[in-house]
Amino acid sequence: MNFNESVWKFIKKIPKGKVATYKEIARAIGNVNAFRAVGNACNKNPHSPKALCHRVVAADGKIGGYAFGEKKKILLLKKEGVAVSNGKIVDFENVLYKFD
DNA sequence: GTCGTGACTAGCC
DNA sequence: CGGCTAGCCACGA
Repeated sequence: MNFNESVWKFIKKIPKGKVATYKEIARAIGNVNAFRAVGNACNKNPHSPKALCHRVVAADGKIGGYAFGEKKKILLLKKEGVAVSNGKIVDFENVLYKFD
């Protein structure tokens, strides 16, 4: 199994209305220091509609970025039930999903 | 096989 | 408190 496949798999495990941080995902995989590779994998993900990359945010609750545009990501999150304000998650810890 | 880049994070000034 | 630098991993050329 490739690293980026694991990333997508964990992302798919994120329930609707919840979000996860790159760091948590990287930690779940086993390489907490690979958070950079996590985002990188999603960016180049060939599973655009399958990989729910928009549910992944930065450790500070910031959007960070999105292949289709941060604004689009925010919109999607809002539709999922995640409140976002000024490019940041409102109840970040409240909607934060942990793989623990 | 080596260099450069990227949707990051934590620490330092 | 805010901005900048260094370090980390994986992938593409």
